[in-house]
Amino acid sequence: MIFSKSCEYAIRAVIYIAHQSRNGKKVSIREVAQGIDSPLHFIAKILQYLSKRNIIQSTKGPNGGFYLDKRAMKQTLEDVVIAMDGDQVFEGCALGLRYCSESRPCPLHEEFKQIREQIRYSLQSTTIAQFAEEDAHKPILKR
Amino acid sequence: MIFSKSCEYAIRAVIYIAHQSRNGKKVSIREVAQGIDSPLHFIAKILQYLSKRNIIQSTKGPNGGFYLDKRAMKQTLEDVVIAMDGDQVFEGCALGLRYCSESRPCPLHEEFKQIREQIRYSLQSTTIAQFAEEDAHKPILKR
DNA sequence: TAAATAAAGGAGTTTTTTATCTTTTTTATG
DNA sequence: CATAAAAAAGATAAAAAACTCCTTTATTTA
Ligand code: FES
Ligand code: FES
Repeated sequence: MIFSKSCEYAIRAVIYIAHQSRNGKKVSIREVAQGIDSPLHFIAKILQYLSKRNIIQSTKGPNGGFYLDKRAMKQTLEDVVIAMDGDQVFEGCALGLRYCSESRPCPLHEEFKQIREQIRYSLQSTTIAQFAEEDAHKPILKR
Repeated sequence: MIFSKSCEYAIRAVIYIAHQSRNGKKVSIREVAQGIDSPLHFIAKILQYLSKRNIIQSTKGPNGGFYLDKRAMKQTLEDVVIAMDGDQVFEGCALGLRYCSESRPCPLHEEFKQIREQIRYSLQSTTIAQFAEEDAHKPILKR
């Protein structure tokens, strides 16, 4: 929940690609799909979209594939999430009211404002590069 | 996000019914739908389901409708959420891995464990009855 | 007991999300 | 320049979620 399936895959894919990217290695759709155990054609669409949104980079042809350039490495997961799911996670009302507002707060407003800020903080506080560095991430993504 | 649409409606409906229920008033599907601004037939199904799960009570026939008995009033929103969306909100991995586990934690595990606990706490800490009491809730549910 | 009221139940439809398949374009290299 | 590798693009398809409509059952009351 919290994130859409596409967004979950996207986060995992970005971390995976970033990890490979540290040594300048580009990865193909096939590798990503295997690496994070996601449907091949589905992740293809997601990567294509992330690439268009400039969250990740890609090159066609032999030796091509997906990678992250220096700038992309400095992004945070918040950027990925916003690209995939928009800002509803951070801005939307927990009870589905049209707007989350201070002036007409729903019964869960105060509590969930904090929760959403904490989600935002969690996603902001670490760069993609940092996730890529961790060695711990390997056994996690591949299952 | 966080909750399904059905769950959002359910929470709003339960609070609405509880509020009316304080003075022993039973409410019809129609009233609930208007009160919380939700699709009539959709909320009908939801109320039917909540009733079967004994989250709310109902009686058929003239002067019938939905209400909350004393026991139901003492429940928390956690009960409503679990009835509607299951425990994925509280238990599921943020990145969609099959299990959220300490032994194979995903890169977001530590942060999101806390977030999910905070969500659980928020939903547990107030009884339905308390939400019903607040006068502030009225302008919130009806839009 | 007939009529009216209100929820329960059953059977759809529509929309959105998730997933698959095929063709086209780009690029490197022999 | 031909071939192969790889992503981009386009077109469906399947599944799930959201939403609707119609019929049945239970209950009250005139
Ligand atoms: S109004 Fe519902 S969370 Fe702010
Ligand atoms: S393993 Fe992902 S949140 Fe625990």
